[in-house]
Amino acid sequence: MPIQTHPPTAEPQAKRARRKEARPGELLAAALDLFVEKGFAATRVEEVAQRAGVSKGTLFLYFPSKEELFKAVVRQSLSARFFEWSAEVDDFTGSSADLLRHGMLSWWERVGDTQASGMTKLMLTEAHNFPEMAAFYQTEVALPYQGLIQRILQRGIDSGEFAPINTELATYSVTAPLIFLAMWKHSPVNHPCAPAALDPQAYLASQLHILLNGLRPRTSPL
Amino acid sequence: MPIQTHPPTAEPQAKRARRKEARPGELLAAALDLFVEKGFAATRVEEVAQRAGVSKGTLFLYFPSKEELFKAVVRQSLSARFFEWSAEVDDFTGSSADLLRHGMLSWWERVGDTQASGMTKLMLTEAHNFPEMAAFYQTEVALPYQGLIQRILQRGIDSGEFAPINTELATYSVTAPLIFLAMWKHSPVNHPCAPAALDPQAYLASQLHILLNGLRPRTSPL
Amino acid sequence: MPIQTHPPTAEPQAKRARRKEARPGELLAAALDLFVEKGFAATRVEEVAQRAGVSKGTLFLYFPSKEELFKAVVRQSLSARFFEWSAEVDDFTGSSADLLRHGMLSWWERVGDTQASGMTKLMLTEAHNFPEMAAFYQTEVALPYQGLIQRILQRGIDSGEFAPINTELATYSVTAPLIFLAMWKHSPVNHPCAPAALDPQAYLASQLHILLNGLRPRTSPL
Amino acid sequence: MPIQTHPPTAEPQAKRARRKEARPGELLAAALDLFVEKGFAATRVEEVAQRAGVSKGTLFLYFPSKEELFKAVVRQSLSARFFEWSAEVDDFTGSSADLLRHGMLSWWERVGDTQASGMTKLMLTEAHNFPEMAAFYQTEVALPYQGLIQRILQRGIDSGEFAPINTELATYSVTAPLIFLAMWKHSPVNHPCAPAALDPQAYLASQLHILLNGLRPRTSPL
DNA sequence: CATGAATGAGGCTTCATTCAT
DNA sequence: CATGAATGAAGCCTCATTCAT
Repeated sequence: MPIQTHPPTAEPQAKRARRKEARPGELLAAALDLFVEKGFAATRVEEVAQRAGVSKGTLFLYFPSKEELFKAVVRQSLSARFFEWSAEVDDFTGSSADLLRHGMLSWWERVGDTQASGMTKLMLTEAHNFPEMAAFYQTEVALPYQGLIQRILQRGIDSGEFAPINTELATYSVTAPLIFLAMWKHSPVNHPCAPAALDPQAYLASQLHILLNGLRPRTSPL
Repeated sequence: MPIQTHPPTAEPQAKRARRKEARPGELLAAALDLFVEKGFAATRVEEVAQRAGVSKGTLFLYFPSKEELFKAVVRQSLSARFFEWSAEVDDFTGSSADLLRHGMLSWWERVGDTQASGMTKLMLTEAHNFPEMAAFYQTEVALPYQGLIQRILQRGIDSGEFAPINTELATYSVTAPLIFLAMWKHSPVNHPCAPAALDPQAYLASQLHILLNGLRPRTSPL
Repeated sequence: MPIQTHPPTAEPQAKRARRKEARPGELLAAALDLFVEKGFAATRVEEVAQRAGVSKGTLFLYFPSKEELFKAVVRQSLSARFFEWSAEVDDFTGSSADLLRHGMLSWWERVGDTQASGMTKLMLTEAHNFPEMAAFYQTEVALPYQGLIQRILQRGIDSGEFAPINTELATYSVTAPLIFLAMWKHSPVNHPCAPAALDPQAYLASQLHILLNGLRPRTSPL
Repeated sequence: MPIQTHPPTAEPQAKRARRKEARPGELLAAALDLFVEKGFAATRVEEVAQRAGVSKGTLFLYFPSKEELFKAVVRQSLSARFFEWSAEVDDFTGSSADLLRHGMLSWWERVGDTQASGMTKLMLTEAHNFPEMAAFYQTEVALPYQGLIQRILQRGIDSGEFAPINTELATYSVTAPLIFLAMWKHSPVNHPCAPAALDPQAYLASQLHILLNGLRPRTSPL
């Protein structure tokens, strides 16, 4: 039995229903674009609604306030990815160095090179004006990711691949280049008019090189 | 007999006059703090005035608009340093590698590790919402500094210390770590509550190492 | 059976929509009254809104700024009449003297003896403080009307009714009494408390008499 | 004995003294110019002070408020002339028609063709925003002048030169052209860029002609 | 559910007036 | 007396949020 058995006659009703279900997603997509482009404060809710093809009032049916809309965008674009990653880490069978490399490179592909990384940048630049938002980000995004990275590092330490460093501190060495790339990608320095600046992949590779070098256990007594 | 163990005898008469001279500086300091803390849009001029200990109206006696106040802060905290640096570059007698190292490390001391670097961060995050401000920053800050770095690189190329690379592109390799530190220092990630994160000096040193390595002329065919 | 003895059945549903259509007109009416009464600078937008029965913010939904509101008032109260007049001039079949008389007298009825003439007065008294507004008035009101008067005068010259005078200069002889009446009507001199002053119709008639006398072609050499 | 016997040696002291005496006059002159040029509301007291060569604070030593400054300007530029005129009327020996002609023409010379007429215009355009100012003008300027004109008219009626009209009403026929000229002179219509518009002397002459014609006693029964 | 008209708190800026020097 | 730095009330305008339809 084919999917969509109903002829187009019933469609108007179905279409509306589908639209209704799609609304939050369309609003989130529009909001993501605009927040990244203009920042939280400079983005007007009416613009978001317009870009999503609905009226201002409708937006407030789905999100009780601009701030909640922002949180929802963070949740969708950053938190949601977390589970995917977590599973991949658990299932990974190669070396921990490869796992770390894979993690960082795929972060670039799935988040960094995406609108989503704009939200990372935004949290670093506007969050302190909205304390509740900052706390939310810490709980929903920063800490889970940090935990994930710690798990990777611990895996390497346990297997003897990495030196027995303080994993909490070391997470910053992992996230620093990622955060920097997020900032870089979404800063005016990186605009088309500027001369081709930084190759993110190459940058990541070099940072990885340094990082893995630093994580290597020192076999010599010194 | 020490000079000025007591305030000058003319003080009662000059109090107001001295205030007037001090005002712009006090306002600029207050504005710098608040802009860095909350961003341009989220900072209210009345707050700046209050923190400087004057009323809203007084601020406008010294700066014709919020935007001009911002520009003045940029000028004081970033442009002003430029001439100092430029002279140092001219007078430097050591190797170009040392000059580059000195430049980057002293940037950290004089700007990076200071409120001033908050303005660098701000320009990268809010500038596009205020086109005139972006243009101003480009002219008054970005381009002069880029030129200075190019001069250093060219100096190394001319002396055979550095490979004959494209100096315009290479400036980005120099500024990237600096910009990253500016961002890092002024992001919530780096708050007191967060576990001690990144040692800027060490980070800079490692970036410098990579950078200088990359700049070294390849003498062997391979 | 009379049309529309009762409001349309759709009324309950259309109430808001009808408001929306009515708003610009209500705001324009309120603005006209207040601008005429107090001048442009002394009229506060909130007052206009209040008199129109809406809040401050609502006014800005319909007019993007106080200045645009003013222009819209000028357009409605002065420019709009122009086309009416222009058509009447084209269709007039009587003598040019009658046409001129008709034009001036009907100006009094339709503009001069109306709030609209207050805008004429305002332009003569406040325009120079608002250069853009002055230019707008010149383009949208003064020049079209001047052109219309020139057409009337030329018509009379072509038919031999009027002497072949410089029509551009002569327009001032036509507009001067009208402007005077506009000023008169809207000056405190003319307030109810002042003893009944000037009969505008009589004034216009006497000015017309002089004017037509001056326009008559001199047939005798002397 | 010559006036100003004191040699220049005493001047520094005298100069300051003289300056002090001259201050109000200089401020009034500056205020007159600016009020006429820009209107009451649009004139800033600081500008007035600057043009008079003193500081803002000094102005308030001589005039307790902007409004009082305005009144003082009205008093000096309009009321002051009244006594001169009054005496001339009393001393005049010619015909009443000549007296009226003389009065109107010399008004043009001494007031109309002067900055002072700008104040007349101003009262007609801004007074109602400042009720106290309007009342002041009525008492100090309008009524005295009206009385003077009535005396002239009565003189003509008494001598049989003029018909026994209602002198109160007739004053308006006298003042109307004068007020119109005051408005005309200080309106943008009359700016250099506009084509040479109205010859005030000729306008006055023609209005006088009409006026005197209207005042002539009708000798024929009808 | 969806709409979009309406609201009003809040931000920037001006300027008459005060007052310490 | 004179100064001019400082004040703060008041005006224009924006925009998140509400609510009648």
